Amino acid sequence: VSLEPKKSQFGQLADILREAITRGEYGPGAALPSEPELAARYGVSRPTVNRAILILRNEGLVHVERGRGTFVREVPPIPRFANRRYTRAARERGQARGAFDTEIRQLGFEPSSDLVLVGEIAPPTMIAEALQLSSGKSVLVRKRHMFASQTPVQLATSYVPWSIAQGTQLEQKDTGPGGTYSRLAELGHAPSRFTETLRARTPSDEESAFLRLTEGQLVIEILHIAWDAKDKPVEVTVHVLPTHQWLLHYEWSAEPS
Amino acid sequence: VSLEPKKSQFGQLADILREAITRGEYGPGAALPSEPELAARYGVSRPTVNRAILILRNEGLVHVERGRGTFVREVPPIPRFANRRYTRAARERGQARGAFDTEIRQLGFEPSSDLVLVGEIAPPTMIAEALQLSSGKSVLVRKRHMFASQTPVQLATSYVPWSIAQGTQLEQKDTGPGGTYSRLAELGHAPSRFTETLRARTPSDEESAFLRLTEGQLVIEILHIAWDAKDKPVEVTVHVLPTHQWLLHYEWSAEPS
DNA sequence: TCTTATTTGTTCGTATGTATT
DNA sequence: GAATACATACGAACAAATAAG
Repeated sequence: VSLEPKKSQFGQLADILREAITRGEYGPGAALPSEPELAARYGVSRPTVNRAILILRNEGLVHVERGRGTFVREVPPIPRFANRRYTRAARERGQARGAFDTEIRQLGFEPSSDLVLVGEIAPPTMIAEALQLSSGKSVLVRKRHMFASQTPVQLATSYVPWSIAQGTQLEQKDTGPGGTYSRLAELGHAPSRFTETLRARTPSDEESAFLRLTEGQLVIEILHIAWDAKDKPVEVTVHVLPTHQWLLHYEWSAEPS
Repeated sequence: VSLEPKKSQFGQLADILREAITRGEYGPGAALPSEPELAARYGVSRPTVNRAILILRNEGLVHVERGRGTFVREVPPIPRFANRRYTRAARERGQARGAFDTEIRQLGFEPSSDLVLVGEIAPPTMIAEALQLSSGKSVLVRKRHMFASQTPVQLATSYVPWSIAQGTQLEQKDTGPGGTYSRLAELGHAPSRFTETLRARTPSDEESAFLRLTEGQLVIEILHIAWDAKDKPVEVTVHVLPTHQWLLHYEWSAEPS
């Protein structure tokens, strides 16, 4: 087997492996041949193979475990329907956590999440701005790690002004039926409008470790803001997703009511 | 100058350069020191420098021109307000092309676009499905290359069922005042609802070349569908964006009308 | 136009380190 | 402890694009 001279060898090898994976020659969870094996098979050096695989890692197509091997990604892109997640109907069905759960379960994976932080903190600048808080005001923070059958797929951190959240069930580990938005509704701050701003950025070291990203891989950050009837921001959630792991869906009508 | 042993050298060097860029030591358009220069300065080999810069390229922070040097990105992330782009108000202001133009101009850059293809074709599978066309039906395609002051920032391809577009101004280079949606409205297919599905994927060679992407960099693909009052899809546009180059904004109300 | 220096792109061979089995 | 697998790094070399003369 030999490679053409037009394109770089690592690029061609990446193309070959990508094609083999999408064709199903290496199915979800399967191990690729080892780097020395691939080097021999295609007549290139090990560093060249390594670089080809680096490309597939950046694309999220494989993940590598040192000392074990290179494995094809198991979890396909997860559809996320922004509009369906926050309807009153969904809340009343007790689907606070339901949106994520449903999305994961539909793919045949087992959803789970860890609440890794709950408490009062001074908000980061970006959050203070989003919540239109004057300096010195604190917020309630709730940070969650989310998985699809072992695989980390999302990091979500919610913020509510402390002036609203103080002394309510929002401070508890379990926010109760219907979740945060139901509690906000009871407190007279029912969300009436949502905005989301998406951008790609470099992950922090913490995010990179949790989501198992390669150096140079980007994450999608969704800044989700819930506005109440008086058009005040009452809750902000930052979702951090591996770029390749999601399908995001939005919907709106031509004439805003 | 020396590097710590904890993290990889290329990772540390990438961090150093990223910090220098965000700090403004190298402003937009400025050249970084050459690779041999950086290698000498930080006591590492040239391949190591090259790999550090590869990370910054994947992040979209710099672009490299062989034989010339490495330059800091000039165009910052461009805000794109999905909901504002397609209102009747915007159309009637004659802002068919206005949304993109406004977004670019607000950043202080000069928008431009090339219409590179107009005509009747057999639709790709994805498009045929989105338009709910039975096989054998053709579509009108309009493909555009879009720039912010020389820098390619987007590739947009629109599709309208040939049964609707045939013999109308949609076949012309200039679709006239208000653009495609105004013509569709005149034909009794005024869009009443829009959906967008976003995913990250590997670019084709053509996209990669036009958007000047590095091997391993991903693009955002937006599948935009316009639905008429009878909830039939009447137009589909595929937007292909460099992942790092855009800020995407969506908005909706809690209670769908 | 041709030549030469500069700059990045790519690749190899080799070596060492670290994690897993 | 030994074998296997991936991670990183260096030095060297040549290719290709660009710029300057």
